Amino acid sequence: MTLYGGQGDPARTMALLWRAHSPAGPDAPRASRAAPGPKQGLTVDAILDAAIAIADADGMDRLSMRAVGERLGTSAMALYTYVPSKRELVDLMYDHAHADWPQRYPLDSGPRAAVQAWADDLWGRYLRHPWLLQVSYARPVLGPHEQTVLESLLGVLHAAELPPDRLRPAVSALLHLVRGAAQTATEARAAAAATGTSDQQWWTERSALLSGLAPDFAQRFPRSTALAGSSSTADYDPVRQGKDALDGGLRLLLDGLFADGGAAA
Amino acid sequence: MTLYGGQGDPARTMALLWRAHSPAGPDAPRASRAAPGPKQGLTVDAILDAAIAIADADGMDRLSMRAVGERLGTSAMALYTYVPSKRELVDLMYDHAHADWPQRYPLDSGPRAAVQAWADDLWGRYLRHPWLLQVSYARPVLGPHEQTVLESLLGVLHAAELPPDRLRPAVSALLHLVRGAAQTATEARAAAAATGTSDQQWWTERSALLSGLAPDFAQRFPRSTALAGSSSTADYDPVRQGKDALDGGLRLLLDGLFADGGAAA
DNA sequence: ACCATCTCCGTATGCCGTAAAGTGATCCTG
DNA sequence: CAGGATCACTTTACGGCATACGGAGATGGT
Repeated sequence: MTLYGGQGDPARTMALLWRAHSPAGPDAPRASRAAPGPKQGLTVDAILDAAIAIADADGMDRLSMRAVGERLGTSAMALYTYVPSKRELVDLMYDHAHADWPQRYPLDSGPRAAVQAWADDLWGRYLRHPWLLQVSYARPVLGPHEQTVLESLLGVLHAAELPPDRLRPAVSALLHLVRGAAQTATEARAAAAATGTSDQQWWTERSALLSGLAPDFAQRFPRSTALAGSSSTADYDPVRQGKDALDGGLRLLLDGLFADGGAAA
Repeated sequence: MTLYGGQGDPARTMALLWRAHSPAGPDAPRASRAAPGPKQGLTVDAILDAAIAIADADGMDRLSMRAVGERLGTSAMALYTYVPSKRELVDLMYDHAHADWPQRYPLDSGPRAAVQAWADDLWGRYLRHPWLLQVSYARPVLGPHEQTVLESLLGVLHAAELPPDRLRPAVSALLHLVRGAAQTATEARAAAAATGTSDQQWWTERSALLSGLAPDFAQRFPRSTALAGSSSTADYDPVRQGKDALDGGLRLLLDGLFADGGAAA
């Protein structure tokens, strides 16, 4: 199930998002006191790194406050001084994982190539951090790094001089295409790793069961049968398959985007 | 976080999927015995209906075996006679929610209109059953109803005489577009309902915070700022916005799909 | 030296999925 | 019709989760 972001105290989260990596002053005029009590032994960044390492390695299901605390040599409750709740932690992780995103994409080879490069980068990031796809996309986190992802795409599309009414649909379609393809690929990969059966094994086993239970499958679903049969047996690697699907879809979409006329129905 | 399907005993799940609603004989030649012990008081269908009602009303997070049992007047453990585990239950729910899908779409108004109708149907279904989007799409459930969704789309695309190398990317792009748009819309809707603040309120509050924390936002992210400013204040309804994004993306994709040449980069 | 204030931790509560074992109804066999 | 096998269902329990709460001890300002 998807984790919905942006639930906790928005001011706190936003402050963490925008201050964490900025070279701004220590704390704004919060209080003139100089803070008694013991020094903090951790940093938000250390917590984020630990949490991301866990999510990368073991998946979002295994990401628990206990696990993060354990990895840092303390308890789960110790984290709550730094982060208001697990939800906020995930929001921060999300933005943190989009750090070091390029500010702009070179347009020397034309807008198509630039969009493709942007999509490749995003695809790569999702493959490296599959848990990103389990963070809800509605009500975006609105952190600086995530914003850069959008801004860099908009820079490319702006340079391509898109008609303004195509800008919004293009952005959301591109995002959905990349996210969807990456989601399918990473989930298939994860399933293969978790169950120990490759995608190919899984499919053959499934088809065997199917032909037993629904012998009329080929008659009821002729097109699906044809489509399944047309796949070369070699490319059962879900990642490769996903990338192919993404590139193919991107091609179609870009054809439509940069077609001069924009044929009406 | 997303629920991964297809984990339990595949044979059992597939049997449940394909036999449940078929008029086939009672049980195949399992045993000539006539089964001692008490009669079963429930049916898989009743369980599915109850589970779907819960997921529709309260979301996937609130779907628990205890909740389903309670709704049916029994305990959580009583369900395990009918369904091997919660995972299988979700798989069955998924297929069940795609029942009554049209076998084919009329092509009288051309393939574009047919694809649009298919997408509209899927969009509507996702809005009615938002939890569908939280069931993993890799390693699909392979139930009869889900299969019909694919088959009906393939029927349309086949009639449109697509070049075969465009078929696969088109299918996956269409699916990802609809799923992505619906996911954004339903999540925004759910967030609004859960927090009590409308999308509009949320955005204005967020922007206020942002301009406080990052006064240079407009300089750092000029294109994003322009894009945000270009939205008419009226259409802050996330569902409407999502549908617009879907229709716009669909238009671009279909332009690319049915463009004769298929411009290369 | 005092004490307000802060970090950190131990414990507890109420969820979850489901394993295990018990309870009683139902049918087939004598 | 008695006895036992077999099944649906219940009770209880376990380990794991996020996090509320309150205590312990360190720290710095006065």
